[in-house]
Amino acid sequence: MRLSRHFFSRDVLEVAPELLGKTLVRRFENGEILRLTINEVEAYRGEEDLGCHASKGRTPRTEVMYHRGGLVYVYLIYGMYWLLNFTTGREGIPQAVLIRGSVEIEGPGRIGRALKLDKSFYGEDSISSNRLWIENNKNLPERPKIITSPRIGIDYAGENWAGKHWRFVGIL
DNA sequence: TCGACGATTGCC
DNA sequence: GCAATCGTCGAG
Repeated sequence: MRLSRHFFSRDVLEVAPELLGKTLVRRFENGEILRLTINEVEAYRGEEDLGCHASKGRTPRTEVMYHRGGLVYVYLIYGMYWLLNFTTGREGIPQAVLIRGSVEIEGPGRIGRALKLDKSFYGEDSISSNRLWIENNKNLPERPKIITSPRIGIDYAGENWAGKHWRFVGIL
């Protein structure tokens, strides 16, 4: 069953760990379906979070994070990799969950490459999209064991924010 | 308009 | 250890 708007409309620190074990689904143009079991995510929470892109305020790139939950936020990193996020929370408060890894494919850049993401996915509504969404996974326990750690690659955000354990890894 | 830099990856 | 590669954003 596809995750609802309601699911994504909560605080990112609630939503992020609950995405562990869920199934990321990509339907390609030729009809082929790719399913990945999410096992690693990170939370990015508000303008005050110096590790969050929205700490720079509302810009063309961060705009979608200010919208309602359940939307796709993709961006190009190092000119090579499209990283995948889903917005969470309520209109006006910028939040997103970065999909860092899955059981089948590890690494945020590799996920984007496998899903053939590009800028056309920016703002896509995962609640109604026919090419990218997330489903519940009936074959896994509802409450998987979770390990937390600091988020990866945001040392520039300073100790206060880089030190927060907002990376969640599921032992599935 | 220009230049620095990045929520990464893979090869030397 | 470091290059690849380019969109974004702040400075000028």
